[in-house]
Amino acid sequence: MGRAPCCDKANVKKGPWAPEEDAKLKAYIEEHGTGGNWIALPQKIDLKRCGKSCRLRWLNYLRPNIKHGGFSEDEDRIICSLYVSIGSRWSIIASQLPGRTDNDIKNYWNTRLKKKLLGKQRKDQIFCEKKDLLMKKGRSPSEIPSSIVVSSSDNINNQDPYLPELPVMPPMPYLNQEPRFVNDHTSIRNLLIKLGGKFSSGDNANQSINMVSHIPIDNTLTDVQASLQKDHNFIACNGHVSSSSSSVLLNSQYNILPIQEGQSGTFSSMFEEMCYCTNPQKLDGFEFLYGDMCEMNTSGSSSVITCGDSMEWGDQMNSLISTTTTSNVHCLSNYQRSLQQQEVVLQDRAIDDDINS
DNA sequence: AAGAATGGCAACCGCATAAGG
DNA sequence: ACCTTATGCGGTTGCCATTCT
Repeated sequence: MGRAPCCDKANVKKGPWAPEEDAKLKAYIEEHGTGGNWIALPQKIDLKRCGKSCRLRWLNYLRPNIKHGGFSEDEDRIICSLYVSIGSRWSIIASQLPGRTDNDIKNYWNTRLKKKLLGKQRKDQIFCEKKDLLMKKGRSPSEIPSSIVVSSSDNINNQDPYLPELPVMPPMPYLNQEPRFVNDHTSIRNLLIKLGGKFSSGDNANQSINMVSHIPIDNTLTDVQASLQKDHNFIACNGHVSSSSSSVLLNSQYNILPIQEGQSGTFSSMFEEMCYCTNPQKLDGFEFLYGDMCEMNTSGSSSVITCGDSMEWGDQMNSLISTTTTSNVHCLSNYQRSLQQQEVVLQDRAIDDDINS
């Protein structure tokens, strides 16, 4: 029964690849292709490597047009933007960056990009501490330099390089179409199952149906577009955003920002909307985005998120909404703080002097 | 100058899912 | 239908180079 073992584990070489091994593998694949069978490949070229290892070596290093290092600001922005939207789905992110591998992007993110953002976070925290200190010294908010209290709408045109650009593309064709799944519970069930949710009867199921009824699906979307559309429609399906045909803008291939019909779709309006309609919930992997200023009063929020082991589908959906939206909120918050930070630099010395006095 | 600490990257590991037998 | 392997993916590890003390 079953297939033959993939390789003799005891007889395969591990560790760094020698130039001869690279040459063998490259020459063979360039001439014959992989043949769709990585496991058989090393034997064909007399390589003492596991097929899995060959595949990795080819994909991450030997494949033509692979770029190593030297990430541009644009690439940074794309990576951050997508990470905020879809998390650590490196293969999807890599698919939007020609010549980059998921492994490369993952390494770049973990070793540099995250730290880059952490640096920003740290600077912001120092600034907040100074501000708090001033407040504790009896200064009223109105006495604090105006640049510290910056309206988000004042800074819409200043772009943080690590956050999504404002949408400039026209809406995608599918955005105004009517949802296809309204009143089709079988389709809804199948979709829910496809999306990986546990489907249950009762209130949760009804909730799911109500939510999914807002989700237009377009088969022509690329994987990443579908993924992003899915995520952001989930945001839009939050009860606070009640428009039945909420919109998502896909800027070129990657920048994504949810907007609603009848709204200008400005960064600030979206930000405020999200601030007041979500329940901030810290998200694994996003700790670096959190700061004191990001903590929001959510007493007015109607959604109470509980994430336990026995989450039902409705809970999972709520969690997903909360998670995705919150990550955007935190990111936007960080974005705003970054803008504030730029403006505050010139006032920094004055504040220091103030504190010292 | 030498040892320790840190950073960057390639490769491996383990899991989930698809698919062969 | 079930068992087992293949594949793809994200997380983690280990090595080497560089920087710091």
